[in-house]
Amino acid sequence: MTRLLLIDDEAPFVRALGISLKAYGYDVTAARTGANGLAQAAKAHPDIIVLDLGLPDMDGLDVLDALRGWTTVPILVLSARHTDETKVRALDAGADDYVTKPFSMEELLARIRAALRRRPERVEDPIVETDDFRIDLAAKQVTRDGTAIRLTPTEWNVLEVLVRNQGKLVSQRQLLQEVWGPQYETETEYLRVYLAALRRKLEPAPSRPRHFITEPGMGYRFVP
Amino acid sequence: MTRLLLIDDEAPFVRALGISLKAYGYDVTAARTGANGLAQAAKAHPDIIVLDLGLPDMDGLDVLDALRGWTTVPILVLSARHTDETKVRALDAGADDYVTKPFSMEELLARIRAALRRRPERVEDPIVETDDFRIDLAAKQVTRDGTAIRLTPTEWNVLEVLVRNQGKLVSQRQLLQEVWGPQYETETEYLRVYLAALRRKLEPAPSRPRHFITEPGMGYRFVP
DNA sequence: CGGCCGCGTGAAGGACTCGTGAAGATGCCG
DNA sequence: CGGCATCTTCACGAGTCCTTCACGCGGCCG
Repeated sequence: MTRLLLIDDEAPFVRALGISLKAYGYDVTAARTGANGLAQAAKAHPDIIVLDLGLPDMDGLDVLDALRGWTTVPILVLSARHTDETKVRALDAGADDYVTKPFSMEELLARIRAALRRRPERVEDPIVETDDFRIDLAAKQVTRDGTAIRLTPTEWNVLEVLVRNQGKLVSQRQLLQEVWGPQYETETEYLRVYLAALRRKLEPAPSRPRHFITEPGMGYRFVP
Repeated sequence: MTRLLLIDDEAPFVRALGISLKAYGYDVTAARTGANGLAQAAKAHPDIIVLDLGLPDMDGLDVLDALRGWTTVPILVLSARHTDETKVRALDAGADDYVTKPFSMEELLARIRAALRRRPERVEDPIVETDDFRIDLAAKQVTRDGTAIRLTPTEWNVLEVLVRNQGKLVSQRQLLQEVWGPQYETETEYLRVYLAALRRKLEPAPSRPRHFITEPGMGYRFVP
C-alpha cells in the first residue's frame, strides 16, 4: 500500500482529504505541525508527502529544506499563497509539484498519481543468496541451512539497506539516516552494536566477516 | 546543454518562450503541429517536452499518448483549458505537469527545472579503468587483478578528486582544499604522503608512476 | 659548481575508530 | 504488575589512520 504523509494544520481539510485518499487506497498519516511532520517522515518513510506551506510552527519552505536534506521522496506542496515568487522558491527548493488552493480533489489525486508514477521502479531481485545464507527481501526472512533465523526489526532494517546496496559502500551517515532517521546521523555506536549482531547471527566466523565488511572510517559493505 | 522541444502553434507565444528559454541555456526546438512534434521528438530525443494541448492538426492528448508509447521523457503540458477533467486526463495519460494559461514565465521555468531535476540520475559511467586497476566511484572500491584494494578514507578522497578530473591537472591548492578543507591550503606535505600511499597501493612500479603524475610546482594529474 | 627547494619515502607517536560483552532503559504482552 | 524481547548506553582492549618528522634524491638557479 502506498504510504502518504499529509502535513497540514487545518483540521477539516485534513479530515476531508484523508477520507478521500484512504478511499483511493492510500495509507494516510497526518501531521499538524512542521516539527511533527519531519519526525513522522523520518520514522515512517512515506512514499509521498503532501505539504501545506501554511503551518503554525515553522515556515513551510524550511520544512521542505529539512526534508530535502536527506530524502528524495516526492513532495507535493499545497498553498493558499499563489505569488510566483513562492511557487518558484518552493519548486527550486525541491518540491515536485505545487498546487494552489482552492483545487479540486480530482486534480490533486491526479497530481499525486503523476508524482508516484515517476518513482523509479524497484525491480530488484528480492532474493539474495550467499554461500552461507539466503535473504528474501519480500518475505523479510533470512534462512541458513534451511532454518529461519530470527532478526529483530532494527537488525532487519540495517540488513535491508546493506543488501539493497550490495557491493556498494554504504556510509555510516546513510545507514544511520535510513534506519534511525536524520537526527541520528552521528550515533555510530548503534552501527557497531547492530553490525556485531548481524555478524553473530549470519557470518560463519563472526570475528572474520566475509559478507559484512567494515571499511574503517567510511562505512560498511555487503558482499554476497 | 539541455534540449527542449516546444510543441505549440501560436507563433508569438513560441517566439517569446523560445527567447526566454534560450536565455536560460536551453537548446530549444519548436514544432507547430502535433505530427511535426512527434517527428521531432523521435529524431532529436529531447531532454524535456513542453506540449500545448491546443494544436491545429491533432488533439493534444493524442500527441501525449503517442509520445508515451515509446518514451519516458518529462512532458510538461500547457493549456488554456482548465477543466479538471482535461487536467486529470492529461496527467493520467503520462504528463509530468500541467500548467494553465496564463502563467508567468518564472513559474514555467521553475516547473521545467523541477521536472528536469527528477530525471533519473545520470547513469554516467562511474567506473574508470586503467591497464593496472579499476576504480568504481559509486561503490567506492578499487580492484586490481580482481581483488579489492583497501584504501583509507583520506586516500580515497584524494583519489576521487584526481579521478573526477582525469587527464586534467589538479593544483595542490585545489586538492588540499577539496580533501582537507580551506584552512589546509598550504600543507603540501600531506599530498606527498598520500600520493606516495596511492602509488604504493596502485602503481605497478611506484617509483615510476604511470597514472599519478607529479607536475612539479603545480600539482598532480591522473591519467588512465 | 654548490646551495636550495620541492618531492618521495619510511617510520613513529598519538588520536581516533571498531568490536565486544554486558548492564541499564524502554516498551509490549499477558 | 511482572516477564520478555528489544533498544540504548557504557567501558575497554585492539587495531587503524592521521599527522609529523627526518632523510635522501634530483633539478634549478645563481
